[in-house]
Amino acid sequence: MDALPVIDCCAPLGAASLSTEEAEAGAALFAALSDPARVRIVNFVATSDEPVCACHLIEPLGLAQPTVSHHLKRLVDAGLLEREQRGKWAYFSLAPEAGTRLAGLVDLARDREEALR
Amino acid sequence: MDALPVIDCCAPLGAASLSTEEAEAGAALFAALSDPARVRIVNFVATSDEPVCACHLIEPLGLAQPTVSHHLKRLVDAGLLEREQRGKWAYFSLAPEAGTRLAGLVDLARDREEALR
DNA sequence: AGCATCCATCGATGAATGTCAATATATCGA
DNA sequence: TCGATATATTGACATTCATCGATGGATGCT
Repeated sequence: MDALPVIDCCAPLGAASLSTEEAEAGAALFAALSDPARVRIVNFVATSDEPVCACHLIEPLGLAQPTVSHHLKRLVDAGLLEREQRGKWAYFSLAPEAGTRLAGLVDLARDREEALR
Repeated sequence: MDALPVIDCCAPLGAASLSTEEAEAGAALFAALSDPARVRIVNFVATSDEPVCACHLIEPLGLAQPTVSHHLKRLVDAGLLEREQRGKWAYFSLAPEAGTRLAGLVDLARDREEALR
């Protein structure tokens, strides 16, 4: 299948690379935040002292109730938010490891920047 | 359109919230990393001491050349990668502010975690 | 000039996704 | 038990997107 026989444009890259699983896991986490509505939801929850009721997200987001529910489910599935049922209402809070996991991903890129400094 | 007249399930959220533009900008940055191929590209570039030739990304990613070119364009458009033409070849490196911008977004969520500690 | 190589762009296609109306499920109060 | 409210689920639709083959533009070598 036409494997490149000769490499003549630059030195080989270092061997350090993410596994397929790591890349997919990272991409999934980023994908959970790839929508403005979900970014705002996480911001709401992150800046609130207490868990946030879903009913308080509909109006500020300007989206229909099923759409908000859909976004909340995606964030919970991604492990960024935790859901807690209080009677009729659903409350959401930041998952304990949310910030740590995101920071870990971002640090991959930041290491180089520090080395250049 | 049936505005909720009474709020009776929990206290109002704090006023601190992202603007629409900030949320969209953040989501766009996360969307640029919402694909495993792009995560691996950034990892390649971030772990390399020198700019990376596009020709060295095709084989490890296992994708066709136009597909790799497409992902590289998305990363450049997002401001995460910088493109440099060297004769026939295109070299890519991490944009100077890439790590800082990502860290800034993630810090929004991390602040709360530190406060709880 | 002619040719090979590297890369971007175009066009097409299938999959994923955001959105909402309608409906279902669950809880609470009367 | 009945009705009202909060949320999730379903179904449909339009849009975005990842992917690749084919093609074009640019560079370098002979």
